[in-house]
Amino acid sequence: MAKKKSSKSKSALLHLSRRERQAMDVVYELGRATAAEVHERLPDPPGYSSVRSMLRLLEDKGLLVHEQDGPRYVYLPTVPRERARTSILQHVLTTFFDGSTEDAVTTLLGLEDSELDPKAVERIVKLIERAKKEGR
Amino acid sequence: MAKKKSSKSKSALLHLSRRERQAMDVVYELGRATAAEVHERLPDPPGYSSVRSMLRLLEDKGLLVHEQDGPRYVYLPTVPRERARTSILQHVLTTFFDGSTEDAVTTLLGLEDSELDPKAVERIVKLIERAKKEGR
DNA sequence: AAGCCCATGCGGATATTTCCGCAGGTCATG
DNA sequence: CATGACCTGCGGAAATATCCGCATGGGCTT
Repeated sequence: MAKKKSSKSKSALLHLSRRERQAMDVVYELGRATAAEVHERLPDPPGYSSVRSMLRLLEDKGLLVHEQDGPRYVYLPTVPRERARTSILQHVLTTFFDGSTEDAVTTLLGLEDSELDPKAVERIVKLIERAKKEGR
Repeated sequence: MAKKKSSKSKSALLHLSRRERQAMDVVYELGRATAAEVHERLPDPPGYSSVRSMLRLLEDKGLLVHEQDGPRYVYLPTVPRERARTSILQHVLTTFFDGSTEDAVTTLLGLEDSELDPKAVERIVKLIERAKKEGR
């Protein structure tokens, strides 16, 4: 039965099933979430019980932990959001953009609700200039 | 037992099971792929038969189509890569970056194998300047 | 302090996914 | 034109994921 690989540690998010992924998405979006909150935002939501079961399961798998907040549980991701970010972007980059950062940025800037205030633009430009100098 | 929702039309990629997603990733990365190619690149790969079954299944679900290339099938995504790109980035943006394009771009630029030659940098800067003027 | 409301844990039925082997076809080659 | 190499389609077994109901317990209100 030695099937369990420690490859879980890598980017476990990519090994998740549909529902699990959806649940994790909610938790990541909110930062921290109760069963009720997850239930509310789950697409085509199952029963409340089901959601709680899944959260407990995700905790078993080591992707979530819970804190006791008064009478209820609040779940948090074990993998910090920032790490999840890079991991996922990395994956999207190679899978859908052939590793072309330029294309990815372009697409990103073209998105509907892409909000960019002038100050942000400044910062990004600076960032790029710097990347440029560093010979990236 | 009327469980089937027509919500498939939305962003079907997000509704896929683990294996299906992995398979789609391969096809998207290659642009077009045979069963053998998918099989080669599938993580922790199952038997060859299994892969073929899955591809046929994905075709049933309408995510792939095949062309006959000599003696074998070549599978292609029905949803154009470009559309899949925006759809996924959109999702990642709201889920992991609170919709902050700036943060997303920043992370993108910080990735390891982020390749940016000078010309690309120029184009991106221009792109951003333009976005700036358009009042984004 | 009794009752109500809401939360948790658990066990297991159902549905879906995942996997594979077998039974043909097709094509190039000797 | 027989043979081997490779490919497809199909049916169904085994593994997982999904879902839910029921039993239970704590805190808050009245």
